[in-house]
Amino acid sequence: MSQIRVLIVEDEPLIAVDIEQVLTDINYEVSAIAFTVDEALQQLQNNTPDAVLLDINLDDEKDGIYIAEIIQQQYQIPFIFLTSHADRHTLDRAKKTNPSGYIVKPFDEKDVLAGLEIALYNHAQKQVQSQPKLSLTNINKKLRHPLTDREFAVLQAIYEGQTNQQMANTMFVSVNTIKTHIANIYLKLDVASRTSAIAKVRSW
Amino acid sequence: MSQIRVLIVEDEPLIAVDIEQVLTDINYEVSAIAFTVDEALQQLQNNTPDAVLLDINLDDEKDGIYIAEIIQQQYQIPFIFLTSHADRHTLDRAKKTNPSGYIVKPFDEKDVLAGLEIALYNHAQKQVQSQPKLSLTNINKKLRHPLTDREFAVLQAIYEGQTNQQMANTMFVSVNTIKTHIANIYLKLDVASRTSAIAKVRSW
DNA sequence: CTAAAAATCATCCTTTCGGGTGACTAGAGC
DNA sequence: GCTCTAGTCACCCGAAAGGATGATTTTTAG
Repeated sequence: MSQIRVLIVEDEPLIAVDIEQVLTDINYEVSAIAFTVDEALQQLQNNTPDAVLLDINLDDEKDGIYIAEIIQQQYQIPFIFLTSHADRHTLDRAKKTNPSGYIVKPFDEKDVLAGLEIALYNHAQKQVQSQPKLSLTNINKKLRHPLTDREFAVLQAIYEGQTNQQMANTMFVSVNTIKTHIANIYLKLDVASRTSAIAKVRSW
Repeated sequence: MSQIRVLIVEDEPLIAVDIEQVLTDINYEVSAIAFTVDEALQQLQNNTPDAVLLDINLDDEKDGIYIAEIIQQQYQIPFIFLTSHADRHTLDRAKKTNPSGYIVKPFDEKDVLAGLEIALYNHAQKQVQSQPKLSLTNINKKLRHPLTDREFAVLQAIYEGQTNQQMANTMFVSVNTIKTHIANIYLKLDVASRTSAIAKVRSW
């Protein structure tokens, strides 16, 4: 696995270099150091990192939380706030951006390592969970009368929005066959329409 | 809003009391202090808190990560690790439990406050996101011709599996009206059936 | 006030779905 | 061999959904 590329956003050069040292020590790659909001945005766009360490208090009219909002909306990468003070108001603004973590200065190597590792791991978990694919075994766990393989295939097609005729074509069977399968699916799922079948499996 | 109840799991009484002091200072309620794994499990069951602060290194054959696994599996509450050392192996085990955070000792009030606030907020977000509700603004961001309020309500009803007649009843309008709305929705979403409309909004 | 947008309802017609019923075949298991 | 299951297909019928078109009323925005 290649190194994880981290963008550091920090307007104080001494601290930035210090963090960079910490990151390289623990085998991360620093994709760039941004001293200003504009530099940060540019790096995000042209040299997108895997994670971002964000100082909140930048010497700028826009602060790190502004960058966080951009990251949250436009990039799906985890970010961690680094800040020297955690007053209520700032914290309230910060948490609305759903940061992966919040490290209060002074921090040491262990804080950064732990925060980054957990942020990346949780983020990876979220990715795999995000599109909950239909699974025969998962569905059948909930059913008294389990779906057969063929019925499950038909259910998936319904889930994807296909009509009976489309399914018949792609599965090389007659529409009548599809209808039979659907009738059986409805019996087993205890529903009476495609849409309620979809709603039911979605709710599980 | 009532106070947030936090369970502290920490085998060192002095530290535990210290943390308790910190939490009460920042207006949290300490539901209990557990010094052992068994006490922690019992508290979780009989006096379930809103969040847990977990020391990893307990003087026991089972450690805090064991408790974390239980929390992850059986309780849907956020938890934060508190630990004095963050060696790779421990961290690898810890992150598999999807903790909300990881605070390395020595920590002060701000670390705990920030960690808890963010853990609780992210956790709350997760809850509402877990059933990805339809949102008019989110949908309209993707559409050239935005849905109106009424159309959105109809789309939601379709999403929930309702028939046109059911919608007409619950919305106190004629089925014809529902059909008109649906026709417009299909135009705007560029689909031709309920199921493909559902598939489309789900994919976003 | 007035024009535009949104919401309401209708009619006609076609297509798709869903329910009911019956039947044939290929395999798996006994 | 026989039976059970899964998978296949057919026909009929009524209900629901979808397409096209036009019209009226309410609300909203300028």
